[in-house]
Formats: sequence, structure tokens, C-alpha cells
Amino acid sequence: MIQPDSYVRSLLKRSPGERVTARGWVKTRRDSKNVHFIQLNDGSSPVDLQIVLDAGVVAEDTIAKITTGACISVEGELVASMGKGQAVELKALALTIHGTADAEHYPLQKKKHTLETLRELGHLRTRSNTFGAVFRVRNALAVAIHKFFQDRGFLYVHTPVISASDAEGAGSMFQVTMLDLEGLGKSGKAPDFTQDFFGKRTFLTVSGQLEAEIFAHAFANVYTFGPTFRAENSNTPRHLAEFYMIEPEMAFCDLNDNQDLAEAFLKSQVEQVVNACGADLDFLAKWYDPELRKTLDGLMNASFERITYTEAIALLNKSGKNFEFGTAWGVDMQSEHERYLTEEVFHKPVIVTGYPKDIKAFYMRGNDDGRTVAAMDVLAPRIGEIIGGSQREERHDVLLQRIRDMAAHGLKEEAYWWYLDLRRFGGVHHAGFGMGFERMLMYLTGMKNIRDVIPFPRTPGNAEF
RNA sequence: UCCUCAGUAGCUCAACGGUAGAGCAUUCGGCUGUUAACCGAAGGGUUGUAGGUUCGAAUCCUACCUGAGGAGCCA
Repeated sequence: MIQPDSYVRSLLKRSPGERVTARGWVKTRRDSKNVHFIQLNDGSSPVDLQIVLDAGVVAEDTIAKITTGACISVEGELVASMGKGQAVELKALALTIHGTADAEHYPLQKKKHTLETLRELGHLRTRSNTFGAVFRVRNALAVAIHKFFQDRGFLYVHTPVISASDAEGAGSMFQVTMLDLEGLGKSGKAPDFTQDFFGKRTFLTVSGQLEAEIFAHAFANVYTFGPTFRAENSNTPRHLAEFYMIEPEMAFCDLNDNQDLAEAFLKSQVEQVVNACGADLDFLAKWYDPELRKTLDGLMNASFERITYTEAIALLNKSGKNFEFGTAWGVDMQSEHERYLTEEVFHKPVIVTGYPKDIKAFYMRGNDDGRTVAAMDVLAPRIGEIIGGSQREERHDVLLQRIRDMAAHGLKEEAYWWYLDLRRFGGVHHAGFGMGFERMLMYLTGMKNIRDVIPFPRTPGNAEF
């Protein structure tokens, strides 16, 4: 295997004269009369290692097999480069071909492909420059998120993927069942879920929040970071059926603390990724979004605007803009409204709080005015809502009444017995939020389709690879 | 799910009612410490699928499939 000091990333920083072995996949080969140049990449760096292979070091028929996509090892000596574009290069003394890539059939060229084409080559797109950069940033972002919370003493909790409850009280969930669907269909009988694997209907989770609240009532500050699933038939560049979500939950926390944390969280992520993946961001900026660095700097340096929903509606009403959808108090804001606020009014992230309770989830804490809840949405330029959260309703009687009021929407009091118990025994004011991992990655990479920031996108009609 | 646009060579695209083309890739040849190298030649197509209109359809019409953008739902 490749040792830490032998990744291409490391080799590029080592000194001329060192004897090393490089391993990886060939990006391209250029031939001269007396010398061959091979661009080698092992996924560790957006910059390739240039291999210099003098004529005669390996047989002619071996050189013919060193084509784009082939996997090779090269032993040699690092030397100062005679050409421009790299400080050091590897002068080959011996070369091994592990796997050839028949040039007539290998689908990746050294030329640029469209992202749509690469999406259909999900098993090979990982070797492209673009997806190398994207997935290194994805890795760095995951590390940054853990570091942010770990530095603050948060406990990382794994909430269940299979769940019997629906955190929002509505929404489309993927059902998990071992019942014989084919047999049921033929018999015409209704399914009996008491006979199913878990003895009740179960689904893939849409959120770990309710379980995270359990942990917040014992560990104070906790966070989840795992996959979530939505069976909605959403066909947009911003939605996936399977995506990753980060959900911190904090006891002794009100909505102001929650906003402070969300803002610090977003800034920390950008700062850490900028520090860890500068070369990748430069590559992405060059090919996909010239404004990327400016956007990221803007987020790090801006003080997020904080307004109430009521103020937001007032701003929209007096904007003079001809929106496709009308704005009125009590109606949720549309994408165009959110974009107007972040992109045209404030030119930076905006935190909107105090939404009407009728358009928000049952667990959000009721405000004293009786008609709004302590909810918050963080809206960012270009991608819209990146974080949604709230202070939770910690008053047992208020929460119980809210659940009963929403029975018509399918909320079952008995299903939330343990959630209500948290308010009966040692309850405390608490708050939290959820952030879509891929949405944040779109922001960081400048990628405009969410399918290009997750290794294997799951969308309606597509579960290839 | 709704609206709009697009499916032509391996890839990126042109031709928009009258003989289907280019660049890149591939193969072959040449040249050069090259930088998504360069120069020359060759091979490569039932124009997404199924119907229809027409003397004639890649081009017009219908349905379906696939992809993209916008909307809704949301993270």
C-alpha cells in the first residue's frame, strides 16, 4: 500500500535526489523521440506527478500499454524538473503495469467531459480532476465538522437509520418491510405490520433530531452526522433521496445561542476547508465558478443578517419586485423570496426567525405572541436555505396540546410517549438545527448540481452503482 | 408531479425539408524536454425509440424513453 510520505501530494514536496516509488493511474502520456512524459495521479492531489521515462528503460510494447486510465507503479529518482509547470519530477528507473486500460474502449478522455456524461460513468468519474477535487473537499468538510463540534465538547451520537417515527409529522418516507409484497398483491389482503420484522411499520429515517434530543437531555451538547432519506419525487439540482445531514442539539440553549452556533459553524467549515483544500478550490474556481473565492471570503467575513419572518415579509411587500408568488403574512416564503433577501437586499447570509406556527413543525417552541414559533432558517446566496432549526418546545403541557391539535395531520400522541417523557423528567430549554451536508458542499465547491457532490447519487428513477 | 429545452460518431457540437460534417478521442505515420503537446492520413453513424405527414425527414407532427433547467416539496 501507499505510505503517508509516498502519495503524489507528498512526493511533489520532497527533495531532488530521493529514491522513491510512485503508484497511481495515468492521466496522459506524451511521447518524444528520446523520452516519454507520464502524468500520474493517485487521488491525493489536484496536481499530477510528472514521470520522465527515458527511451530504453522499458520495452516498446510496455510503453504502448501506458495509456490514459492504466494503473502503474514507478520506481525512480526525484529530480528537479527541466520543464515548466512543476518543481520536481520522477525520473523512472523501473516501471510496472498493474492494470491496462484499452485505449479504444476506456471511456474517459484526457479532454473535458460534461458533468452529465461523467454522472453516467459513476465508477470512473472519481479519477477525473473535477471529482478528485470535489471528493477531497467532501472529506475535508466532514473532518472540519467533527473538529468544530469536538473542540466544543459535543458528543457525536449515531441515531437510527431505521425508525418508526416521523420527525416532521408528515413527509414521504421510504418504507422498510420484509413482508411478502408479491404474495400480498396477489391475495389482495391488506398488509399486517404486526407480522413484519419489527412488529410495526418502519421507515428509513428523515431526521435524527428527536433521538438527538434524548441525548441532549443527558450529554447537553450533541450532534448527529449521518444519512437521511426522503421519498419525495423531487427532481431538482438541490435534492437527493439519500443525503447526509448534521444535526446538533443543545440543552440550556435558546434561539439566540442557536443562531450564534449556526453562524460560527458555517464560518468554521469554510475556514477549515479553505485552509485544507486551497489547490482544489482553485481548480474548481477555474473551471466552474470564478466567483468561488469571493463567495467563500464573503461568508467568512460577513456578520450574518438577522431578521424576523414578519420583517422579511414587510421587506418583500415593499420591494416593488414583481414576484411570481405573492407574499403575505402566514404564507411560507418561496425560493424567489429567499433569494431576493440574500442576493439583492443583504448580499450575505440571512437568518430569519419567528415563523408562523402553522407552517412549521409541531416540536418548535411557541412564542408569547401565540402565533409564531422560535424557528430559524439560515439563507445563503445562491443556494437558499442551508440550515433550518429551532428552539424546541420544552413545556410538557404545551407540547402535548400541540400534538393533540395536530392529530388531524397524522400525529399520534402514543407514538411520542418517550418524546413527551423528556419534558416530564428533567426537562430543560433546548435547541438545535439541521444542515444538509451536500448543500454545504455545493456552496464550497461551486458545483451547481447536488448529484456532483455525493459519491453515488440516489434520485427518483436512479440507483445505479 | 407540473412547465420549458435537449437527445446526431467514443466525447463536444454543426447541418434545421433535398447526398450527415468538424474538432477532440481512436488506429497508423512523422516531429519535438513535453505540459489537456504538435503535424499528416485513415477508420468510425439504422440521427433516443415507435408511429405519422411528405416525391423526399436528423429537420415537421404524435406518443413514449432519457437527460438538463425552472416550479412545488424540502436539507
